[in-house]
Amino acid sequence: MTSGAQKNSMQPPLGFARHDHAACVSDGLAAAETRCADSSLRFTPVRRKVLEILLQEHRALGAYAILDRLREDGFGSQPPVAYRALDFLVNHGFAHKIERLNAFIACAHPDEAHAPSFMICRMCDSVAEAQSAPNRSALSDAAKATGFRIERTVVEAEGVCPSCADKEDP
Amino acid sequence: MTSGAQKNSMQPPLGFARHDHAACVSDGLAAAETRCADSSLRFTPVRRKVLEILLQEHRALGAYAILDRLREDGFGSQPPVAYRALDFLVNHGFAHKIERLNAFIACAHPDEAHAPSFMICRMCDSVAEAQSAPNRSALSDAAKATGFRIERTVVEAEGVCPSCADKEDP
DNA sequence: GCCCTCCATGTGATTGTATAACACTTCACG
DNA sequence: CGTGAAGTGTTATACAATCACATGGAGGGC
Repeated sequence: MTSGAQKNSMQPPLGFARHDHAACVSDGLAAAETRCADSSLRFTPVRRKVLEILLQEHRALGAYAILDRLREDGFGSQPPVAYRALDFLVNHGFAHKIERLNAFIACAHPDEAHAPSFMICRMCDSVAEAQSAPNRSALSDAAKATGFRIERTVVEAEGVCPSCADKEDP
Repeated sequence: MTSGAQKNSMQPPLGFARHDHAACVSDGLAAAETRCADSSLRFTPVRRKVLEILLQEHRALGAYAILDRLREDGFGSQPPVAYRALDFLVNHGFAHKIERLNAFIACAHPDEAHAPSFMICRMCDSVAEAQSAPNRSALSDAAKATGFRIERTVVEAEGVCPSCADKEDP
């Protein structure tokens, strides 16, 4: 695999809804730039480039797909280069890791603090991010009961996105 | 890594609470046996052995740790052998995959149909399974709004289990 | 300004996770 | 029986993640 294409290379690479995509990239980069300046974080070229790639693609990308793009743009092409940039972006909330896919996606709400949850289409691998309400759920009750201290919760729903549902059932 | 040990080889390999462990194994195997017979599924030696391993260990095991055990018992020792058995067990609800750890664990409630959620200790990697209430959450609202059809939801909470919390804060 | 330290990047090597592809066997069933 | 579907075994390879070490630049203390 030389390009970042996965099984969904022919699919619309969007969230689920159409939107003005060009703005995503510039807005996302601008937001990151601003917040890094405010928090004295270093928004270096590699980090910027990786975020740009994620914003452009607008779906979950594996680390090696990202790495291919970095190579094309003259950055280092060894895994740690990508992983370090991704660690930075994830730790500071500019991107998220999709555990189900072992892949990464740009955050859709770069500013607001949030505990995201995701909807992943099993047909085209597109991903949409939803704000996850603070969970007063069976889980937090169980945690309280057993004495487990929850620090972070991953919520990933797998299913079929609207556009793939149309295709399979015409 | 030749044994199945991960970084938690010295930890109590239990859920979080003490319990009569011997019963887990036999009960789990019996339940699987029964349900496979009822549903005309083939509970073959490899599948049985993998479930037995998971029940014995009673914590999340990586596919290659399982593979090591299979080899010791004279089964095929190539990755697909383990992955196929695990696919079977996961698809039919006898085991679950912990996405956060890329590992597998025997189901704690082999009979009841359920949408499980997990609590994962980041210090000792022990895992407890909780029954997750049918989610009337922000997520299902978002799904309804965008037309996404949810088929399965992964919920994994990361944090610190009671016994590790004791250790870090004496 | 100069040095020093910290942080980030680049690189090679290695380990862990997962699947593709193909050959062979076994089982259910007509 | 004979046939087809499902299961198993094996080779090879792709993808994910980390370790260890070398280099280089940005900033802070002096």
